[in-house]
Amino acid sequence: MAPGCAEQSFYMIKNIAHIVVNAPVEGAFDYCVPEEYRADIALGMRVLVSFRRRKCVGIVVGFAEKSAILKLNNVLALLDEEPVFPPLFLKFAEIFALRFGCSLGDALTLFLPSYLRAPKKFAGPADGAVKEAARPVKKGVFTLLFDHGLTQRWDILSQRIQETLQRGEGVICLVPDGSYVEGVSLRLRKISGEDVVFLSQGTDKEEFERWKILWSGRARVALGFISAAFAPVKKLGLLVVLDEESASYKHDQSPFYHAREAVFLRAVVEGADILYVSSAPSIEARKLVADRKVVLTELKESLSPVKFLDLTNFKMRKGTFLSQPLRQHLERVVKEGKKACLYIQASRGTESVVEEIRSSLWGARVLGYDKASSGLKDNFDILVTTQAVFRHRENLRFALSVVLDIDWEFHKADYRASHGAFLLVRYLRQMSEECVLLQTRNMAQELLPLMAHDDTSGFYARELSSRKEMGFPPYAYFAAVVVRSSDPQLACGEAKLLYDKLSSAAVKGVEIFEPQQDRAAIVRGKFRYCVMVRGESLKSVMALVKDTQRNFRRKKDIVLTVNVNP
DNA sequence: AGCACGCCGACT
DNA sequence: GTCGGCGTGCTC
Repeated sequence: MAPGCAEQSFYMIKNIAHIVVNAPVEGAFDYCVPEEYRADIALGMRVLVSFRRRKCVGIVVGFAEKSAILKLNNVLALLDEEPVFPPLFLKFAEIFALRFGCSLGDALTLFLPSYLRAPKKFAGPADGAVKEAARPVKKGVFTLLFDHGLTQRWDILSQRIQETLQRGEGVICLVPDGSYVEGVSLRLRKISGEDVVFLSQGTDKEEFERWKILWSGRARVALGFISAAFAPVKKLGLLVVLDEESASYKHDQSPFYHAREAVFLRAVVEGADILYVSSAPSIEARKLVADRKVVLTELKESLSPVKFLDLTNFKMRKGTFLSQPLRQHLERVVKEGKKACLYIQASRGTESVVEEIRSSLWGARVLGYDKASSGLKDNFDILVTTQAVFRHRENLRFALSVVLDIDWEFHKADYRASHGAFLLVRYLRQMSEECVLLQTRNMAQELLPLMAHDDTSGFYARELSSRKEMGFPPYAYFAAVVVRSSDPQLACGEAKLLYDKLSSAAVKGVEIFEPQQDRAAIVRGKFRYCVMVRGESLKSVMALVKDTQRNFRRKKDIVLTVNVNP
């Protein structure tokens, strides 16, 4: 039943194959293996089968001599000359599916490059392919590398990567987004002296060609985004997750996995090491440290100081934001021919802020830079910017950075708001040579001094206990069920209906929250209402949500989307 | 997931 | 009678 050892399958009687397909159904289906295929069919191989009268790709996960099912379909064709999945990947898929509440077939399909999800033939090893010998699975070393500046991480990374390659093992490096690719790719190339395969790019065919290079063992250093957690690197020795705290590591569709966890599961199965690298580790990663699943290595380095601009007693003219002390700071920096960064929340928009500074500081070159901006040149004195500035975190430096409204960061209706503020301040400190100024009207905010005094352990201890107390992740699981429609009344009504359904189906340990407008209440003319489900175990949350989703019939102008751990 | 099946109320 | 919306269950 369960995927067995590779050598076992040679002696197995392969009359019947247990096959999983890309459908949200538990369990494998039995198919009859025609005589002509019995010598070649193997575990982890893709085959063509007929499933509910349609031809689709199936993956062989076991064999049997006979089946309890009377009427069996035949395996229609073998799609791979050699199994796409090594035995360890089958094991990985099993625990992945269990952890993220998807079927084994869904997991295995997810692991494939999109080209091979269609019933395309796969020739198997090209010339020069390396045959992977079975090797004992050791216990990997899992490390959270918590660096303060950005300068030392590559020393450690370089050493660990070289050690891994010298042992004859492969490396996968995950990065959050495209802004990392060029720099990291160059560094990996230099460190390894080998070809680096960047997976997440190009057409399905191109992606498949690069995937094949790793699969066949012709290269052993892989680079990619979240899905690189499934890169077919042979003899995997090390998984690197750069800036582990990034939200991009969360998959926003089913299966709702997180790269941090996917990597963890894979490393356990394959006996690989992990290096989570971060300057502002997620609370989840710190919990892994607290639970002794991951070892913390802290690279202390002095960061530029944090100062506060207390606006408590300032009254600003309506519609303006530039306080007198802030004006003076900016003026000084410009006069000295240095650069300043003014961080604003993206929702405010850079334009009006740029205008006000321009009219207030004569002759200063003020530039707006946000998500939509492309290319950043050096031609400014003051950069008015948002999250988008962190695309340049490694290269761009300011004398002074200012957070226009740090209070706003804390007041966001999101349990991760404090971590977001912490991260923001740390990133800006890395980019600023003299200091980071935080404007606040709330000096009583307890987390501010922790940030200023570099009490990172204090911050994490506080956050962990507060999340535990409030029943927030990683101590509980959330699912957001979002109803969207172009008619606000309809969306609201359906959300109420959904709430009633969820409530009536709720079990012990699961809590349903009254429908509310989604945080993004209107997107592209669609009104969104959200029902939150909270549970002590992921399993209970998933079960309830899946059930409801199935029972929620499609209506016109109503779209239901689910996000687990949003 | 997608689709067939079957149940029940509405209506030419 | 039969049309159609909707819950249920199955797919080897």
